[in-house]
This record gives sequence, structure tokens and C-alpha cells, in this order.
Amino acid sequence: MKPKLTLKHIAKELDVSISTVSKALRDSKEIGEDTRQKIKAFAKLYNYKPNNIALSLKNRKSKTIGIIIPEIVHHFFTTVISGVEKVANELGYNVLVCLSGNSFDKEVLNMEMLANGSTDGFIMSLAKETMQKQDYHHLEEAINQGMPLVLFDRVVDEIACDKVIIDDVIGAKKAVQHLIKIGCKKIALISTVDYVIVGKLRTQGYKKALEENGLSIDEELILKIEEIEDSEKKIGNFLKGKDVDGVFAVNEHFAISAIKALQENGKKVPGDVSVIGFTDGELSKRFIPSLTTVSQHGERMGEEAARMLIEKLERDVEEIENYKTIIVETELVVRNSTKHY
Amino acid sequence: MKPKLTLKHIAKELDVSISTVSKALRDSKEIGEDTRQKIKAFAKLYNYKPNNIALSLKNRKSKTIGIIIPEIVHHFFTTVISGVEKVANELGYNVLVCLSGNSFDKEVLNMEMLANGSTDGFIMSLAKETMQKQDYHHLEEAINQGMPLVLFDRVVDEIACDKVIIDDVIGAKKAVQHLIKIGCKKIALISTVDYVIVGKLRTQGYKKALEENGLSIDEELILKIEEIEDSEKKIGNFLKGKDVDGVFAVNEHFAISAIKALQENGKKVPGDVSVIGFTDGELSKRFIPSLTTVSQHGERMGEEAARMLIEKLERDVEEIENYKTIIVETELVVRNSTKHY
DNA sequence: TTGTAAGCGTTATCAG
DNA sequence: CTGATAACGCTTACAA
Repeated sequence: MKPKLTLKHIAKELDVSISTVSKALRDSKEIGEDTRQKIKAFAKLYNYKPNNIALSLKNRKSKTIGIIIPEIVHHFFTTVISGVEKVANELGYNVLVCLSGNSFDKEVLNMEMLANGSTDGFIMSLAKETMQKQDYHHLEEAINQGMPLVLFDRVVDEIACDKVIIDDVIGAKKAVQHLIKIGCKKIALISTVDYVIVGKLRTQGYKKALEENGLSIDEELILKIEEIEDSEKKIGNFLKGKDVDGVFAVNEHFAISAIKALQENGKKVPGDVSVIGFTDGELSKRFIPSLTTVSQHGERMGEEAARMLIEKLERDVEEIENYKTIIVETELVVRNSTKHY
Repeated sequence: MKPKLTLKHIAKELDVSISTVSKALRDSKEIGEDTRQKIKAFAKLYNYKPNNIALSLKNRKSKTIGIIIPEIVHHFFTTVISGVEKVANELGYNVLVCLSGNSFDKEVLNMEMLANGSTDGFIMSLAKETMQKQDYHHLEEAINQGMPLVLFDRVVDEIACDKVIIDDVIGAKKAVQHLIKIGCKKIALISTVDYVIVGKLRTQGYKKALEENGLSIDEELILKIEEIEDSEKKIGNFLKGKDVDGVFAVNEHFAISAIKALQENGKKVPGDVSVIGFTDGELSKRFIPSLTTVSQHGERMGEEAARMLIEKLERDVEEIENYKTIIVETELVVRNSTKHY
């Protein structure tokens, strides 16, 4: 086991000073052509690579981005990470991933961990618990310490920072409008409780679509689900014997549970009822019938978030705060769970 | 924006030396009770947290683990990450995630990046390209530099290091045996090409099960797929008009494509044909019929990998090399794509 | 009991 | 053109 080569080793070996080696390797023209060549040749030969940690300490920046998300066994989040990774790598950054597991405490802990030099900035989607508590002091602290933060998907108005979201309202509206266009009149909504911001927004979109098309809003046709665990049962009960011809669900899972429930009640999808989901994962693509869905372009979101963050990181000038919110457009992907017209 | 508090600041503020502060905070009994209290109180008040980078440089260890995997939008890999994250966090480590995108070059680059101090060791599943090229010099280099490496899932015999794998052969055998037990006689195999080690092993298990049960191996019933893209078509063609009563597929996707193909050919699953997949993802659980599958326990694999790696990292004594291979047992999860008996 | 100094690996400034 | 020195933030012999 050979220890890592350092400038010091090279200097000793070549009988020059450390700073000469450093300069030579960075092509400083202070150094004479011949010594420079000699040093570079040696470094190449023994495959010298500067130590990132030392550089981080010196430059006071780690060139790494911290991502904190609620969970990773989750298609949408992985697409976002994938996007972040891509542009981060292109721009010479590494990606440190931490999971909050939807716990407020763990989110805070992770953030504190990473804020002590490990990371130059954060890309986050907030834990459910955090949104319930509405306690964002950890985010504020990071920002106060000069660590840029980009929030995506689960964002909050209370924090002034860059954000990447999708047009949830519009996306939901598009979905419901599609249902209306293909002839649905009694459209149910399966959403999450309101403190999950995206559930709230998608509910707004649902209502807007109905209103704009002269359909009345029937609260009886709206189900709000708290826990994912018993969602299948809840959806089953909710749909049992209900007279609907369209269902809009705010995620894949609910959509599929809806389809199952409908089929168990002897209804055909899309024959009798058309169903639309949200988020375009494996399930949507491969389920039978394949799901018509509002696709979120997670990878694009990740790319945008990374780009914004790195931009902030690289302009050292402390400019006037100027926060952007990028809205990544959703796209209605029509497949087989909705009637064609 | 207040800059991060350092020992230096505290020292100046309290008019003591830096080392006094350092010692006091680490509860050295060299320091007098009163000064210690004073310093600790101050530190708490202003929320002092030591700088990780400085610690890393000093201790020559980063307390972070590098994970390099082919892709992240992939259920199995995310479960593994999840497991790694869990034990890493418990033991005070961070997790740096890099994606190779199945490219050899990117795998090498990522590894070199992280090897320069960012990471104390690696947990990896190799890129497909790497396995094809059989070029493992980057792995050897890391090991030579004293960076522990744990390989999982896509491992290679050529490299001496800790490994976490599943009992692919046994798992596949179990699956096929189950098919035999419920009465299948003509069992097809849908696998990957052989350089994907798991495909090879699962094929072995398939053959073993047949042999041990006195069934002959019919190469006509074996399909090996190179690219995931056109797998659906390939499987469709393969199964068309084929007289089978059981299908064993080496992943969820192939299994589902098989079911679709069978249904399109007017066969019922599991009525006419029983189908078993591998890997227990969302698809398997929620598809209709839900998939009987060989579950891999990715999370457990991640936990084991992290534990092994950290164990190596924490015992500084350069012991005699002693590599373990942990085999995480698979489990046959019986659901509705196979006949009950 | 407290402080000084060296060192982790690097770069930047300033002398020589 | 080259080298010594200080600094990034922290720990730890060793001095005082």
C-alpha cells in the first residue's frame, strides 16, 4: 500500500521546494521551462492528484452539493437526483445525498452535518414533518451562514430562496380538463391532506377545471389521504358504489388503487371510468391499462436546481438577493387508462 | 450573513489560546473547570460546530463513504443506498453518491475524483461496460492506496475485496423449483446476456433446478436479452406460439413483458402459465396479477456493505488481508402470477 | 492549568 | 526564476 503522493513528496524527490512544484503543476510562468517539464513529467508518471480536502480547506469551498430528500426509494426523487448529478458532474461538483426519512429532526441533523464544510449549498425537498411543524429555522440558519439553498417540489413560501416547482395547479387542471373533454361529468379527486403542498395545489387545479367548465364541485367526490399505508383500503371504500366516470389521483399509487377498486366493483377502465394519475414512473408505464398521467420531468427539475445552486456558488460577489422560482412544465401523457375520443 | 464560528474566534473573544478552546471543548482535564465551563457555555451559546473539512485534513479521513452505482432511477439500487445510508448515518458517516451510467470511463473518473480525499472507501456495483472490458485497474488502484472497497451485486472474482451478493443460483433454483412444484413442465427462462454476472448465475440456478427434478434443458426455451430497450418486443416474439406453462424471468421488467405477451397470445396468468420474476419492486407488488418474485433484500445488502466497509475503516491496524463475501439470502415471495396448489 | 508550535496538503504573497 | 512563509481550521505534543 503506497500512500498518496503529495506535493511534498515530489518536492523532496526532485529537490525543489513545495511551492515550486505547486506552481509548476498549475503552469505558472514564474517557473522555468525545464523545471516545469521535469516536475510535470514526474507528476504524470506517478499519477499525482491534488488532495481535495486540502483544497477545500484552502479555498473554503468543497465543490460538493448536498441533497436532502425525504426518501430515495421513490421514483420521482431518483429522477431529480439523476438530474442534479448530471449537471453537478459536468460542472465539477460532487453530490452528497442525505435522507430525512420525512423526519424533521433528521432533516435538521443532516443539514447541520453537511453545513460544517462538507457542502457548499443545498438542494432539498422538505420532510413531511417539517411542513407540518412549519419550523424552518434550519433552513434560515443555512441561508444566514451564506449557504445557498434551492428547494424543489416540497417548497414553502416562508423561506426566501431559489425554488424549482412544477405547475401543479395547471398540471392538475390539464388532467381534469382532459377528463372533461372525453366526456366525464362526475370526476372524483383522490388527493393528499392539505399540508402536503402539492396535494393542495393539485386540488386547486381540480376545482378550477371543474369551475371553468361549469361543473359543480362535490365534496363527496373528494378524498384526502393522510397515510400511504392504508390508502388502498381507503380508496376502495371511497369508490365503493360511487357513481363516477372519471378519477384524478395525485400520484401513481392512488391512481392504481383506484383502478383496482373500480375493477373490483365491476367497472371497466377506461370503458366506464377514465383514470388519470400524476408522476410518470414505471408503474404508470407498465401497468395494464397503462396510466394516463401528468408527467413531472424530475430530471429537468434536478438539472435546473443544480444549475441555479451552482450559479449562486460561483459568483462570489455578494449581490443583492435575487431569488428565482423556476416552474418546470408538466406534460399530460395520454395512455390507456383514459377513454380516447 | 455571519461567517462560521471557529476556534480562533472563540479564543479571541474569551481571550484564551486556540488550543485551550480546543481542549476545553473536548473535555480535556488539562483545562481548569472554570475556563472549561466558560468556553463550553460560549460555544453552546453561539452554536459552535467544528469544521469537517479541517478535521478531515487533520485526521486524514473524511468520514464519508462513496457509492458508485450504474444508475439511480432503479428500485433495487435505491434500496441498497437506503440501507447504506442508514448504517452510515448511525455510525457518523456521510454518503457521497456517484453514477457511472454504466460507462467504464465515468466509473473510473468518479472513482478518481472521490479517491483524492473526498471519501474513505467505496461501495460499488460495477458498470456493465466495466464488466465487458474486464478492466478493473481502477479498483486495484484504490485498494493499493489503502482505500477499502466493498462490491455488491455486480461483483467480479478478479478483485480481492469484501463483497455482498445474493444467492443468485439458489434464488433462481428456488423460483424454478416452485414452478415445478405447482406442476409446470415446460419452463422458459428469460435472462440477460452472460457477462451480466447475475444473469449468468440465475441461468445456472434455472438449469440446476430442472436437472435436479429430472426435467431436460431445452435451449429453445431460453432467451438472453442484451438491451433492455427492445426487450418487450424480443420477449413477445420469443413467447409467440411457444408451448410453455411456466416462465422464470431474471427481473421484474422481463416478467411483466412476459405476462403481457402471454396474455396477448390468449393465455391466462396464472391459469395457463405461471410467471416468476426477480427483485421485489413496486411493479411486482402492484401489477395485476401481482408478481411472484424472488426478493433481493437490497436494504439488507446495503446495510451489510456499509457495516463491512466501516469496520475496515475503523480498525487502523493494517491486519492481514481478510476478505469476506456476505451472501444475503433471497426469499421467494409468492403472489398471484403463479398458480396456487 | 494554559499556551506555543508543528503539522495535515495546498496556494498565494512576498523575498531572494 | 525559485523558495520561504503564512494561512485555511483543527489537534496534539511539548513548553512554560
